[in-house]
Amino acid sequence: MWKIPEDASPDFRENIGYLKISGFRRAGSGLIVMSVDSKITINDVARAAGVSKGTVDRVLHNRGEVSEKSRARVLEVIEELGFRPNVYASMLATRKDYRIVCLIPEFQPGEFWELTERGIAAGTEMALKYGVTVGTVRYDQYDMESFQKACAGILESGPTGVVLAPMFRSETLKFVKELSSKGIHYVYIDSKLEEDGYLAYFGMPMYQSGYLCADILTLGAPVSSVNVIRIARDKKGLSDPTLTRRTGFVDYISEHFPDCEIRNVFLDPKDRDMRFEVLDRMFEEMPSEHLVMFNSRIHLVAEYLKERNIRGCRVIGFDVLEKNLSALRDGYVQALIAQHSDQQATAAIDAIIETAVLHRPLSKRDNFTQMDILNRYNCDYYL
Amino acid sequence: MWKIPEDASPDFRENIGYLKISGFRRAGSGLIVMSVDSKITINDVARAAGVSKGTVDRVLHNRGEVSEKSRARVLEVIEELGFRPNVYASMLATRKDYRIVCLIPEFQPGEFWELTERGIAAGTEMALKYGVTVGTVRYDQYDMESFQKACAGILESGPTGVVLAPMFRSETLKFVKELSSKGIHYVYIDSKLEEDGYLAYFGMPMYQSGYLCADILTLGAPVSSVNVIRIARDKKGLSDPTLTRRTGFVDYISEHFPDCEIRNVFLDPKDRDMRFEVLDRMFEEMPSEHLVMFNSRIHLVAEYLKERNIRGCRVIGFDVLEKNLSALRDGYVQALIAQHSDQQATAAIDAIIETAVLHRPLSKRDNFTQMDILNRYNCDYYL
DNA sequence: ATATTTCCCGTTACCGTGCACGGTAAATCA
DNA sequence: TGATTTACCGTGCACGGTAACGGGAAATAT
Repeated sequence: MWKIPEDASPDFRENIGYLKISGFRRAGSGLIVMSVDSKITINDVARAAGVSKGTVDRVLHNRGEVSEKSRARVLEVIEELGFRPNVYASMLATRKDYRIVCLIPEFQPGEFWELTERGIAAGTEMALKYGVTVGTVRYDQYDMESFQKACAGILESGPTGVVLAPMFRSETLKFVKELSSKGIHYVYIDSKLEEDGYLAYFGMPMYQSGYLCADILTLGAPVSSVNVIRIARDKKGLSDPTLTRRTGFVDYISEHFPDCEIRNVFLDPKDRDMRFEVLDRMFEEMPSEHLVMFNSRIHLVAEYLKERNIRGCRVIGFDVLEKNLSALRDGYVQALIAQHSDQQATAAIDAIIETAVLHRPLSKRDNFTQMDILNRYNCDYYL
Repeated sequence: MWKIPEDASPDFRENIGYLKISGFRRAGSGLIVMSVDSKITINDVARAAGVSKGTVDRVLHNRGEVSEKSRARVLEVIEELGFRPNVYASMLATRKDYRIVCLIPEFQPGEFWELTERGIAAGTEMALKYGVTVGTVRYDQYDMESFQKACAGILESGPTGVVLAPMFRSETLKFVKELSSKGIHYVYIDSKLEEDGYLAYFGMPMYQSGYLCADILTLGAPVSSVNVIRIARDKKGLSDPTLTRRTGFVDYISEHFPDCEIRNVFLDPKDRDMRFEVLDRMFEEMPSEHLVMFNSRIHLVAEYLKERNIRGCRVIGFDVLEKNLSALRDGYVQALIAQHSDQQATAAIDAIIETAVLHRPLSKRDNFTQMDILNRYNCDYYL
């Protein structure tokens, strides 16, 4: 414990010398000085309450077997002395093992989920400090069976908590219901389902992101047409997380520029030649200087523009992929709207730790992360 | 420690049953499963190395009094078993008291430093988990003597580390030199001085923020004139942290629009009538539709515009103050460029803890935080 | 009346490290 | 050769909580 230095000046002594209580105190001239940490232990509480530390511990953890009188007295003393349990000692003594598992889709390097995984890595590091291990389970987002298998495996291992991004709607609902019944906390990231058992949610406000996107695309000035580039979806059962975003976008346009024409163009992410053909046709039959995509694949458009050497379009996309950043730097994309998927994942892990390990109340359940606007001048400082 | 459930399926057993080493392992079908945390202790190491835990401890902390042979063997075993010291036990056992002090200017509610203080609060919370106490010392940023007094007090209390935002250049240099000589780590936030003793720096890239600002102000299209609103400074000795930002701004303009005229207008932050008079004259004598301020006080301009009911100007400012946000929502300011001053402060505290308490190497010394672009559509989700 | 249960509570053995302390063998000195 | 220093190293307690264990007193059952 810190003591007042022997050679402390009288002024210094006067300022902080007599402090006993943990915390800080405002001294003269706006100075705030640090006080001595009082380090109240469970033994101090026990002594002051006239009981043993075993009893104090029982009160602390509501383990019962304490008379109402003792309980009240202990609580009173705790409040009075400002006792805060030492997290280290607690973690050391408790032999529990906490495990958190993150359930996200498989991905190729450079794809959207890579950033999420970075956040998971950071969260893992952080969790380690609390003696909590974190693991990741991946599934093929185009193969429901792999998802089911992953879920089954998680349920079997019985973790402390689960972080997940819902892809298969009904399957996820089934999964989280089982989690709930087992008392396992789960946190949504990226998007969430409309049920009520989740511990927390961290994601972008989707509707507003579409609204914002429209503003950035049009720069707030009237435009006559906008081409919305979309991904052709063959599979059913997949929820489309960008739907709400599209709604926000369309709402902005129709509110601000009712005469603006919105066209949809569908691309195949796997067939480059087809994409080029479709975009060629688009520029011929319904050209527009305003292009937008609501998922993370705007780089597909940029690739085309670069190849065809088309400049002068205003192109807006979402999410920070390396390819998108390149397109931004090259000037084929004017702006990206980004979310910190990494921070979302980290925050999700943290939320589970706070709740299940540290038993602290969560301040918010639905956490909408900020929407970052990136252009060529600030994108290099992102992250 | 976690054990394999009795009723685990054969599949599950096969996947993770035999794992001994802490970490994770990739199984078939892209699944990554969690392994058992092996919990190697210092005693395990000691036993395997054929020494006592005292010796292992001496090796771990380079406390000497260990033969080279034993040392090598212990190191070898540590590597082999993948021993990681238990932070909890360590923190519990060590009686050291760590204290971090943050040195920032006094401020009124709603001013720039409020956000920094929020970050300090978050850092304090985090530090508490490590048994580290954090205090704040404030000074009057217009009174050098108060700064000197604050510095003296800090030096006297001999903290583990110091977080500071340099305001008085030469005084700060003197201060950090003393800190260095005492072996006290210090971290710059917001801006830094051109010396080399600091542990880390967290701040915005000032030049680039000016550059970015110019792009947002002009929307990349030619403008004929820009009015730069500045604060009249009477005091000497104060470093002007926005100087570099202004340089970036001017560079952008002269690179992109050499014909654009840049005018400077000086306001008195304390005299509202005078401000209105100056701005009235400005709009009369050298009107421009492009207004910009490089400090956090764009709300002073917005106040005027609102009062005079002037719309149609493009107004860009910096930093997220409540008043600035209001101006943004009201439409008198089109965009704010923001930095997460709070995260900077938190990161600074974290850097000191990582270094001085946990003895972990810092990944980066100069950390440029991202520049956030805020407009009326995304500002409500900031933070 | 004794036997048994219930309710409360104190005792105690850890958890994994840090570090002071004391001890032993080899090296140096007298 | 014996005494002392030096270089190494092991032992044991402390750190603040946790939770199993066991025991005493009161309440209830037999």
